[in-house]
Order: sequence, then C-alpha cells, then structure tokens
Amino acid sequence: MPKAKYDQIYRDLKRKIEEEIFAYQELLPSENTLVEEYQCSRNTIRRAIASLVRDGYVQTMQGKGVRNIFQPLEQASFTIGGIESFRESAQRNHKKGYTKVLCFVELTADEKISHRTGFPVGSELYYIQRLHYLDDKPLILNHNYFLKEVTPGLTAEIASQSIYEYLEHTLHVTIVNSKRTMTVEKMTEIDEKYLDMDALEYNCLAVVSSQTFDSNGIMFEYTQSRHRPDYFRFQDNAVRRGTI
Amino acid sequence: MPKAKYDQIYRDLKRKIEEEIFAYQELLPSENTLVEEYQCSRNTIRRAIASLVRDGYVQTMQGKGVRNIFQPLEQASFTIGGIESFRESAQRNHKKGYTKVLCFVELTADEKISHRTGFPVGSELYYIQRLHYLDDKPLILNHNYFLKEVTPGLTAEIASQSIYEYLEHTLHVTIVNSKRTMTVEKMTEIDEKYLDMDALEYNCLAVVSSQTFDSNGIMFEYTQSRHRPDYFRFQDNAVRRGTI
DNA sequence: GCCGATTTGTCCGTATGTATC
DNA sequence: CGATACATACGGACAAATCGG
Repeated sequence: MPKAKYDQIYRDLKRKIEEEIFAYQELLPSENTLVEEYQCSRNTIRRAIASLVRDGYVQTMQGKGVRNIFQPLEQASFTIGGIESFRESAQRNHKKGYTKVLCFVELTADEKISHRTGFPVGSELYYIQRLHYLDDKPLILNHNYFLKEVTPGLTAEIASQSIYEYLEHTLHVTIVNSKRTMTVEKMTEIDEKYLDMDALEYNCLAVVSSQTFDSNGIMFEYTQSRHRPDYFRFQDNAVRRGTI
Repeated sequence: MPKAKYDQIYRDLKRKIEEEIFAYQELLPSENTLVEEYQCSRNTIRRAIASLVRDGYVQTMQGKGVRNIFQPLEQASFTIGGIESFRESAQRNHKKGYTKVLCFVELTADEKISHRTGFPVGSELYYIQRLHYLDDKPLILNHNYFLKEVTPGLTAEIASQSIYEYLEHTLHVTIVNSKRTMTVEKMTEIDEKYLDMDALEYNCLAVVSSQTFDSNGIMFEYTQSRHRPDYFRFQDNAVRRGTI
C-alpha cells in the first residue's frame, strides 16, 4: 500500500474525475490552488498530475491549465490494463472467475524453451498450464514458466488460487516490471478444445506474451496467455514525450 | 525537437543502453555519479531515469542501484510502439512503405458514426480509407475520421503521403495523447479483398481503434486500423505504481 | 500589438526517509 | 553501525505559453 503523499493526491483526483466531480473537458483547479488545497509543495501536485496524464485522464496545456479528458466507457468485454493478476482483473470487471490447473510439472530449460521464454538454458522451472473461466466460460488458456529459484514451493493447489497472491504475500516477491507483446495466432486443436471454440467461427486467438521482472531485476516469469478473441480487449494510452 | 536537459540525458543514456555500452543486468552509474557526469541536479537525472523505466529499459532498486534490463530483440514483424505515423513506423522498422487512398469524402457525423467514433453528432468530418503497403504487401486497412475544424485543407493527395506531417508541419497541430483499444475481429469481405488474404488461412484481423487529442485537449481523430494478423505485433511495458 | 497576470514547464539545492550492503 | 543508493518532499527561481485589458 503506497502511502506517499503524491499517491494519495493522485488517487483522490482520479476518484473525483471518475465520479465526474470534474466534468469532461473542464479545467482542473490550477496547481497553485491544489497546493493550497492539499497543503503540499507544487512538485508533489505535479507528480500526481503526471500520473493522471499517463493514465489518459487529463491533458496539461502550458499557459492554460489541466483538462479532464476522461470519458467513462461501456466496457462490454474483459479489459486488460496494467500489471494485474486474473483475479484482480476479474474483480475490476465485476465478474466471477475461477481457474482450472491442466498441468503442473517441473522442468529444465533446454535450447528450445530458452529461445521461446528468454530463460537461460539449464534454468530450473515450473511449467503450469491453466484455464481461466469467467462467468463459467473458459476465456484464457495460460502457459506459465516460473523460475524455481525465485518462486520456491509453488504447487498445483496454489496455482488454482492465485499465484501472485502467493508470491507477494508469502514469498514477498514484488512484481515491478512486465514486458508484453501482443500478436494474433492461429488456433490450435488444443485451444479449440479447451476454450470451447468453433474453428469455423473464429480460427485465431489473441496471444499476449510477457516477461516479468522482480525487484532485483531478475526475470522470473514467462507467460503466454491465449485469449478467446471475442472477449479480448486491450487498452492503452500513449503520450507524446515531454510531459513525463 | 525537445532540447530540455533531462531529455538529452534520457536519450544519451538510452543510446548507451541500446549500444550495449552498459551490459544487460549491469548497474548504471549511481545518480550522484551521473550528476557529476552531466553537470546537473539530481532531480534532472531522476527524471531521465524515470523515462527509461517507463520504456522498460531499466529497473530502479532502492538501496542498490539502477539495473539495465534491456534486451535487443529480433523484431521479425512490423512493431507498433508509442504514438507514431505509419511512415515513422516503417522507417523505424527499416522498411519501405507506401499508401494508397481508397476513399476520401467529407461527411457529417450522424448518431451511428458518433457512437462509433466519439465525435458529437453533427461534427463535420473527413472520412478517409487507406491501404498501407510494406515491401509491396498490403498490411493495414485504415479508416480515418478527422475533425475538419482542426484539420482543414486535407486532401487525398496529402493522405497518400503523410497526414501527420501535414498536421504537424503545415497546420502546426501537435498530437499529444492517444487512447487505443486493441481487439480481434472477424475478417470482412472488404478486408479479404484489400489485404489479399485467404479466409481459409486466417479469418480474423488485429484491430486497433484510437482516439487522438491535440494540444487543446480536443479529440480531432478517430481511426480504426485493421491489421493483417501475420504481420501484427504490439509491444508494451507495464510498471507497477510507485516509480513514476 | 503590447503589457501584466496567470498557468504550466524546467531546473536547482537541500533535507529527510528507507533499503541495501 | 556507517556508508551508499534510491525515494519523497519542500521551496525557490526563471522560462514559455496563454489570456484579458
């Protein structure tokens, strides 16, 4: 739980924007006004605002002010945002999810696995195959590779609950950074079977591959998530350099 | 051209990382060392480093240092990054691209268009349909909607070159923010025809929808880009809150 | 068009806290 | 324990863009 002042201000402003206390296209109070309001330095206010810019909530305009450009949207489908587990995503999307473990083995990275995942040859790994359900529909087929050295004691039981919860709360591994690549791939028979798809309808999947790093800068996870295309949605906000 | 000091330092460090002057997993010089080296304040150094973190180039570790986690990758296919035009992307990926204009009309947003694009009903728009080729292969079918008020004088001729170049250099519109959504959609007959696809192979497309804002916080562009799945690749870096 | 007030952008110096070694 | 390194926060100065009179 971050209790930094800039983070509290950031979250307070974010809430006010989401609750439309600031209207769309309206200017937020000036930085100096917010300094008075929150009793802090201007730097701290600016840091909170920079985070809102990165989220695509506001737009700063030199000489004019900070404009609210947040539009509440009907997110019909399952939306992927920053770094979060399936559980957290399910909660944020107000859905009930559960996870079935299809396979749980230990293995050593050979040349082929190394090339695919980015782990060095010889790394001791857990390989886990899981199916994520949302509202009783199988949506995501997940292939996880975890570095045993960083994630000792992982079990199929834990994998059926939340691996991230185990990592953060029991092992105190902190997830910091995640590099993701999104592509579209042909559906395999395995995908078809587990995701309950008809290849005549869709014959492709949305595939998200990610490498995740812990607070020591060690890559400890490689995951390939294969998503049902009709429930996949990825959101992003790009900002031209200069503001952050 | 940003000539801010923090931006120069950011780009210099980025270059050194890309050229592997700092090795993978190596620690960068400490902030205080960089303060000496670049003759600036610690805040300025920290700002440059924060940008590198956001790019997924480095990882900061309190009490330890800043670790280089950049891995040069073989980007076999066309990669999408931040905000950039097709032309810029083509150059970055070292490919030759050209653009064919399929349709160029002016229209007024009705209820349906408004709902799809986010423009208010009654907005005067340019609607442009374009096909982007890379190495003589049609890769992207683009549907653009531009707000006439912000982008006056747009022509089919300009659209066949670079609309963004016209906007930035002639109209001096500065693109600041872009909200994007990625989904996978069924291929239509139009897609199939123009993108030269065989629906028996792939029957889906990667679809990127984006709303783009100018420096006044006005949404002036809505674009839907329909990508050939076999050449589509989107990269992203997610960071847990706290660093930025 | 100019001037002054307002607002955001950049940069600096300093102090203190916290994590690592 | 002390030294080192990053994290947070403050306050101040000046630049650049905008707006109203």
